[in-house]
Amino acid sequence: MPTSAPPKNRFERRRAETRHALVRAARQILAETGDTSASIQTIAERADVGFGSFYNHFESKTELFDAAVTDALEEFGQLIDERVDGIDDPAELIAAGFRLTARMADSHPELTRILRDRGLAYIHSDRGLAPRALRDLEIGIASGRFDCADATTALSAVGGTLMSLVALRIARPDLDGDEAASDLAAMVLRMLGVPSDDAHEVTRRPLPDLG
Amino acid sequence: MPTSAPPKNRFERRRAETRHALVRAARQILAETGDTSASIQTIAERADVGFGSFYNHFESKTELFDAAVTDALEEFGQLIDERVDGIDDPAELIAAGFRLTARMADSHPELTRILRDRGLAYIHSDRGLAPRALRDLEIGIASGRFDCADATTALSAVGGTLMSLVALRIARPDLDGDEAASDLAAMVLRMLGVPSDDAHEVTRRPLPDLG
DNA sequence: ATTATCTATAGATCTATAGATAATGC
DNA sequence: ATTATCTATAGATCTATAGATAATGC
Repeated sequence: MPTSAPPKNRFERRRAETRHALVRAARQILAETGDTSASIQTIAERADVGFGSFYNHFESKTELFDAAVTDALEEFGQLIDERVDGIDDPAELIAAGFRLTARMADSHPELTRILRDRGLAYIHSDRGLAPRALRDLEIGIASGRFDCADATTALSAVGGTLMSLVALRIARPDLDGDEAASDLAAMVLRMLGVPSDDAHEVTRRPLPDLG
Repeated sequence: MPTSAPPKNRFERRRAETRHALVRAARQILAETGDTSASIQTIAERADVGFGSFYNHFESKTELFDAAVTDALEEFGQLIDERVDGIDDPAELIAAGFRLTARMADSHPELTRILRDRGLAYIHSDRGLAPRALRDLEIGIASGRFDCADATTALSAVGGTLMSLVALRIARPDLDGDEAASDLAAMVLRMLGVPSDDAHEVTRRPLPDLG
């Protein structure tokens, strides 16, 4: 499936813009307050969109916030995905994911807060980063790079640790983020059965920048 | 500090009961809906408490829900704590925590959902299970049972993996919970530097029941 | 001519409080 | 006599819609 075909004419583009303005406002509110109690009126104002327009795009506030979370996690997935494109080693892929996610706390604070608050529920989702991580884990297990029984369980462990890294970056911005990310990534690799020395080396390899 | 002195007279007891009924209702709502949008009226009805009474105990809905989350996590901490009382080995303590938490999905489903939705934000809290886990990690690192640099980072990893176990139990009740818990616990121990064989053995030791 | 957006508003719902009622302490 | 609870309600806020306005397609 293509990532939603680009709108043809001005009508469709304007419509898409209005919708996206609402989603963006909802994302901001999620990042700032962590909850969904803002009124539709407030959201529309924040989006600089007429109040009634809301109902042209969403039937309820829940629907809007669902779209906002999906949108944010999709963007997260793409951001990471673009940067790890050339990497083949499953262990290095996991490590790069951790290290890039930690840097996002600085470069994309809004996204980071949404990830912390809502990410756990999407660990086994078929969208975002989860399916790719699962595939990397399966490849690594099959090739013997990783040593663990079940890819689903491994995905839980890897995803949960990633979430905790995100939480740590937000709760303790004073700590060295790069170091914490590499440390955690090395621990995760050891958890997956990669020898300590190897894990340490993989998590210190040079890394592409993140916007 | 004592765990809030038991109320002396009937007045104080009745007051505490009303407050607790509100907290219990808030916990139920958190577990069922995952959000805090229910009206105060609805909450009071659920608690079988007069609407106006709410304001005798809480200034706002936020305050009530904060109390509800704290109450739930405190109960979680105590439940686990009671069961692991005799255990000395830090590795076995961590493993028992994981295995008991997984069983809570069946025995305490409400608590489990709150833990999944709100637990991550409390990973480094000074209440609940976090401070005890941190202490166990420090002891294990000092004694050489664990091999990792920083206890704070380790707490992140352990806590995040525990959260993911909770999420897994809720998302996939069809999987064998005991097995998933032992597997994940073994992976976490390996992450902390415990040799694979050792980790496997520790996570299969007999376990006390959970209510 | 068609379609999305915007403004205005009716009706529902929610919060916070005031005052009456019930329960207990001393 | 004191204190918490309960009922009733005023005022604020929110949702959903109807109808007017503005922008584009063909």
